[in-house]
Amino acid sequence: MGRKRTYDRDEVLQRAMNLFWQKGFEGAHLNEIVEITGLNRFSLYKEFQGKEGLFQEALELYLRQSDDYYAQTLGRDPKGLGNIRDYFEAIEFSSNYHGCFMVNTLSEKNIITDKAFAATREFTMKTQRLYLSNLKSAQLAGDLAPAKNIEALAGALTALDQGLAVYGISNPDTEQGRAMVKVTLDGLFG
Amino acid sequence: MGRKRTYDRDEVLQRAMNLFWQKGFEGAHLNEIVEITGLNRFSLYKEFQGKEGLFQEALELYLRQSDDYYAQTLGRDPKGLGNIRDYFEAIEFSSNYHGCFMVNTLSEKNIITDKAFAATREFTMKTQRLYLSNLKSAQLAGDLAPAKNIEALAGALTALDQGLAVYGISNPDTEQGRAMVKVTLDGLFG
DNA sequence: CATATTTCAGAATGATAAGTGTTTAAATTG
DNA sequence: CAATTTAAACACTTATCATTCTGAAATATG
Repeated sequence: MGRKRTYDRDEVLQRAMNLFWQKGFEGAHLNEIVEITGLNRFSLYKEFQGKEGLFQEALELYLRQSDDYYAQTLGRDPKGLGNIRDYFEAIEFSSNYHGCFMVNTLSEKNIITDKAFAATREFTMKTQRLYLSNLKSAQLAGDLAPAKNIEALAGALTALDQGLAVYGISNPDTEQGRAMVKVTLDGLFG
Repeated sequence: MGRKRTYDRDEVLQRAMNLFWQKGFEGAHLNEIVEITGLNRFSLYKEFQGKEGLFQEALELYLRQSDDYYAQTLGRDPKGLGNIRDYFEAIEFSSNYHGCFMVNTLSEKNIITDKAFAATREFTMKTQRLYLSNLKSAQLAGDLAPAKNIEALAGALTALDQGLAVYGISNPDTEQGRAMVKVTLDGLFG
């Protein structure tokens, strides 16, 4: 009963996510959100309880999608260095690249809610564990020296990933990025 | 002639810089800027032509100070790997660490002026050249294999630096950071 | 078809933002 | 000390923000 909704919740979240990604939490104004999502204000508050709620769900959507993306390479069996190489070699920048939504959100640490910040922390730790499990397998398989500190390596890979996301904003040169990845991974794994 | 100003321009910029650093351009509101700098609105507009002008100068101050800081280690003679190790080993995080102002500004790419964005680009390139000159000397001195792609290495070091700045926000563990730095530099230089 | 229910569209609201003006205070100079 | 200049203090304006409300439109149900 009642009038049918004309919006698709997932579509709205996807569009909101892209806007927050580009503009940040403070920078994305409700007027623009309404315009881009096509969602009217009434429904926005009914569905997401306001801007903060919408941001939280948009961030969570981004993290879910990133999760899937990471799993495509780093989650493959058999685990090992090949997965890590595949992940980093797939990174591409475009001229309008504006970073990683999660990393951008970290920069707004003092603006966003504790809940949103916690979500970014958890996600970072999760990806770091993914690197670690691949490194562990590599060490068992004899592809990585047993003396290597794989916890530190996993952290270094996480920092590399986040560093590339930032570096790419001011220098979106995919070829340069590839060369940086190659020299780093060769070093870390050699 | 005329009344003496009660504010110190440098002090005002320093305080404004810290606020923009914590809150970003959008997140730092003029009320708070006025409160924290002690500068009244009238003088703020007379001196800096508004929020954007103040942000630009605050960013430039940060970049100048960072320049000096980088030069303390990476600018020392003789140039070489030791300088690079010294720079990265000095990195420390604290519990209220909120990243690098320049990196945070990159996340606001679509919010800030072109001029501010250009300043971050130039600064990143400048530090990258600093790494490069140290790597070049190391290669000449025989401390680094001649086959190493030092342009890529310099990029990798820049990404490591920026990556640590982001990583440290969600995980401000200095010991973990040190281990990450060690494993990365050992790899890159070995 | 009538009624209840839900959504839509956008105006209204209240808070707060950035930016401006006006008055008062302090300092310089002749 | 009078005239002039500069800055401080803060009220004011205008714009824009997030949020709420209202009435019309659409749909389900009896």
